Amino acid sequence: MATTAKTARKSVPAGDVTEGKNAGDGALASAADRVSESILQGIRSGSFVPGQHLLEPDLTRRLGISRGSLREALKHLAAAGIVTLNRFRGAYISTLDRKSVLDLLDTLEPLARLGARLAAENCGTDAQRKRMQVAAANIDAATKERNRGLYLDRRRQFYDAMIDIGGNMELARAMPLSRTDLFRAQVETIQTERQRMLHASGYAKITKAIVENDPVAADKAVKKHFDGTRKTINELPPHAFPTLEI
Amino acid sequence: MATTAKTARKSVPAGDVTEGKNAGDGALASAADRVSESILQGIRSGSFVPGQHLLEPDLTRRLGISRGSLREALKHLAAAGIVTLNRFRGAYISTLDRKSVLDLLDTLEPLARLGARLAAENCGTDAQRKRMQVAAANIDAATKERNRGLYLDRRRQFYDAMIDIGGNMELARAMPLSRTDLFRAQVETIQTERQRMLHASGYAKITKAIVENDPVAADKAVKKHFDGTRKTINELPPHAFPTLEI
DNA sequence: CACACGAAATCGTCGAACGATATTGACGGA
DNA sequence: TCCGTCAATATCGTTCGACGATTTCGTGTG
Repeated sequence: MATTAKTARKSVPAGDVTEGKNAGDGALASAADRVSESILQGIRSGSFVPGQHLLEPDLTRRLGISRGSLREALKHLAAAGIVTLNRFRGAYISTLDRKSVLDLLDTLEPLARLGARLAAENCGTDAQRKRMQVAAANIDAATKERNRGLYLDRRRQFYDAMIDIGGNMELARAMPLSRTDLFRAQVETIQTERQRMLHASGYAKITKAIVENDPVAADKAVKKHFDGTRKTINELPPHAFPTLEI
Repeated sequence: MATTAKTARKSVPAGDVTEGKNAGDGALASAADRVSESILQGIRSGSFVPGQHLLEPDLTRRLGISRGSLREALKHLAAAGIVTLNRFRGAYISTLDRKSVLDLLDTLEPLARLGARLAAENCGTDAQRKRMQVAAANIDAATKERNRGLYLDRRRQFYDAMIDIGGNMELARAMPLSRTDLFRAQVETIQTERQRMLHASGYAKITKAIVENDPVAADKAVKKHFDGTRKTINELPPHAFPTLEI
């Protein structure tokens, strides 16, 4: 229906469709959406670091969009907790202290467990099983490559696959995955190799339970995964969590 | 000046930091936030019904804000699933079918249980206990009054109190409470008196467990509350869930 | 060296404009 | 009469320029 996209002039109002867009009503990508995704991608890849000041004139120039669209995107990201807006002082990439990270884990865990249970119940076709296994293998490969941006992308794809297969779209909307990307970006550079590997192995266990249609095991695997993450967070040195002055 | 009140463009840019966005209504928030809250309030009170078409020119006139701010708010509400944006066709108040409602309940339940557990663990002062009891009593009163708008407002205040006391602010961000308001608005007019009363009594049980610092009982009370809600949803006639054409 | 003052930078909001698309209604032909 | 085609209208998505408000910072003065 909305797949016309015959006109491809320059600077047209968002004439392209986004198929794999996460969390949404399957709408088209507006300029603001593209900006949001660009900033999120920048956080995952490391070109934006927590605490960084985002200047409107700079971003509008680099992204080639108007200030209105940029502000729309920043507003959206602020609502998601990715950036912090300070009145008349600008937008900053949010920083998470240890308590916020642990709170975030507490919040994300029950949702992830629900998602894993649903995926385990609904993983019926070979295509679905394949998708989960590929997603898990991709995470593993990115971990071994020590490519943080790639790892965060694929971790996101893993959750997307799980939620897709589970079939509960409300879950996709509620899961604070972008905010999790933020804290992953903060800690990924600091945790030890062993912690990194241990964490990555968790996805394989979750995947195994899902493709075997074992919701109880999937739930348990996610729980263990989060317990391990909490342990890692508690073991991190204080300097992993910048004190947010201001 | 007989044309419009354009001279009133005093551009009142709030006066405080906007990090606490659920700081109530008030004119302290940004223009877009005020519009969002106004639309949400309209949904709760019934002046906006699911499926209703939102015209930009009409809203800008009625709310006295610019089109840019309105669009910002609509974008925000669309991200939260409250309104649906159709390219070149406008914004509509979202409608939820039965599956979406059940999915939403599945998603909300573990978060609400977490919130109740945390509140039960952290409810230490008399002020906190008082706040929970007042919130529960207010819900009860609104239910007995058969005032839907008031009920939805106070239900929201109940959850806010619970989350506040629990002390996990990530939870506040993740809980799809506004979307729940949407389905409550859809359902509240149709369910039977018995269902309504039964539902309201659940808040009292949750409150009791919280003030008695019994996390296990609080978790259990929320679970029962949601089980009852699911039962109600499944008993509703099909016409409670509009087929979303367009 | 401390403090006041003004310029620069930045943000929040508004209004107008242009292009693009969906909807609608009129018109003509089979 | 019915149906397809085409133009007019309504509405949306985006951009640009402008103004007021506020913070920040450099500079001059005591």
